[in-house]
Order: sequence, then structure tokens, then C-alpha cells
Amino acid sequence: MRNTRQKDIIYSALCEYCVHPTADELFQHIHKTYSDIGVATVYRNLNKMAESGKIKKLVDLAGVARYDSVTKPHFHLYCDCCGGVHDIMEDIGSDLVKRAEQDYDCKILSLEISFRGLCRKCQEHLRSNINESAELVLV
Amino acid sequence: MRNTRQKDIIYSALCEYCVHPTADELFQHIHKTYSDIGVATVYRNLNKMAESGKIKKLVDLAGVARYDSVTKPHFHLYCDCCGGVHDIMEDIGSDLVKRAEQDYDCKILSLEISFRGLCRKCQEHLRSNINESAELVLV
DNA sequence: GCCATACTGATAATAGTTATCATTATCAAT
DNA sequence: ATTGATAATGATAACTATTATCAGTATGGC
Repeated sequence: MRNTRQKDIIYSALCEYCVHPTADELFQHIHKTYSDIGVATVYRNLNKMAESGKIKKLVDLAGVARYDSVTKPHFHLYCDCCGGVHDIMEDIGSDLVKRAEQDYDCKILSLEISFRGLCRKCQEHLRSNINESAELVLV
Repeated sequence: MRNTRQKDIIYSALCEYCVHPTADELFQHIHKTYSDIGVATVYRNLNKMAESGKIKKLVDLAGVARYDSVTKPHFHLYCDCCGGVHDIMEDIGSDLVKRAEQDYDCKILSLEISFRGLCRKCQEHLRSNINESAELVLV
């Protein structure tokens, strides 16, 4: 794998995010500053970096790929309100893997835990809105 | 939601599977017997039943939607070898949810645990093949 | 600096899914 | 049973996310 200007730009752009962007979101963001970098290059590099383990690839509830620069084991909260994907750094994996392997006589290589709900920010907004107006309706 | 012949056929077809099929796999299967049922109807009914809670919708590692007639809480093993999605019925959810809600001050509405690895059958095949031939290479 | 070749950008192609719309089936009220 | 409002259907067009193609370009070991 060669080092290219594009790869560096894509990786640093990804690192700016904490709500793990899709390939296209990242492309749009990069395109503002570096209009010479093509979509295919963004997709290609993200997938290559995910394969090599430099970044993580995950699939959101709509089936769209998202990318994460944090590689140490952790899980994700998909916010119903803002659509963002936030990190949950609980340490639980290993027990779970051992139990499932014993109970089902299978080999587990990795696990991904996806929580669905409301992130801290959205919950706060919701709370304050409810205080201001009782007519608020959740979408 | 009205009752239709199509919905019944689609639901019973889904119930036959234990490796949760994609909408298209289900359509292909149904099409053999009921060639008058269209693809759109299969997609539509699966999504409607998932919304109403009659079945579960999940997204596999490739981002493709899969459907599951088992609605009680459980998790999934995505087999790297056969591509199937198998049920893991461990009881762990509630502790995890409480901990994450406390630690991250968020509201969790559901969680999905996805294991990646080898299912029982594939692991058995692998073991017996290794005994027969030492040249076996994992893909 | 040279050269093999991995990488690039533009674009065509693909896969999975959803939207459109005229037609048909369902079901509550008669 | 018949009616009528309308939800559901099937065919297909459209859309979205992603990958493949390919000629041209940049990288890095020599």
C-alpha cells in the first residue's frame, strides 16, 4: 500500500468526526477543500484502510457503511433523533464471546453491539423542550 | 393493515427459514410456487411487518436487509464461511442497557449484538476437512 | 532520474430498495 | 350479498450506495 496525498487527506478528515460519517458525507466534506479528489478514491481508501485495520467499518441501521477512526474495541449508539452514531466504551466483549462459543459450539471472531436510542445531546434538548412546551410531539 | 393472501404467504415462507433470508431470497423462493406475487409486494410486506413488530428486520455485514420471524430478544451470528445468519439466544441485554444509560446519560430503546465467526456446522466441516487434508486453506 | 506498477478520477455499471400509478382486493356499512 | 372507500398489489421506473473499468498519473525502490 503506497502513501498518497489523498489517503492522508481522507484519514485526517475522518479523524475530525465523532459521529461516524458515511463515505459520501466524508467525500462532500473533503470536496469543499480538495475538489480534485474523486468519490471513488474516497470509497476505495476507506475500504482499504478498514481492511488493513487502520480504521473500522460499520453498517448503520439503514444498511449504509460508516467509518470510525477509533480502532480499540467499543460499541455504537445510533441516535433516532439526530441520526448520529456515537461511541460507547463499555468493556463486556470477552465474557459474552466465551459464553456464546460454549453454548453454541461455534467460533466467534468479533462482535459488534449496536444500541438504538437517544444520545445525550438529543435527550437534553428533549428534556428542555418538554419543560418549555407540553405540546411537543416526538417524530 | 388489511389481511391479504400475499402477506400470509410471505410470513409463512419467512417462518420456514432459520438462516434469516434477504427480501430477494424470500422472493425467489416464493416465486417458484406463487409466480403472481411481485418483488415490491415482498419488500413492502416485510417492512410493514417489521414496523408493526410481527417480524424483525436486521442488516447484515454487507448492508443488506434480512428478516427474522423470531421476535423474542436474541442476537445473531454471521458466519464467514456459509454466509448464514444464526440465532444466539443469550440473556444479557438488560444489564448492558442499564450500564450504558448510566455511563453515557443516554436513553437506549433497543440493542442488537452481531457476532462474526463460524457457525457450528461450518466449524465441524472445517475440523473434519483438516483431518483429511493438511493443505486446507481458509478463505 | 528511471521504471514498474499501484493509485487516481471520471464515469459506467451493479445491487438493493423504494416510488409511482393504474388496477384489484378487502372489509365495514348497508 | 352489494356497495363503496381505500389499502394493497404488480409492473416497472427511479433512486441510492457502492463497485468495476480504464486510460492517465504519482510513488518509491533502484
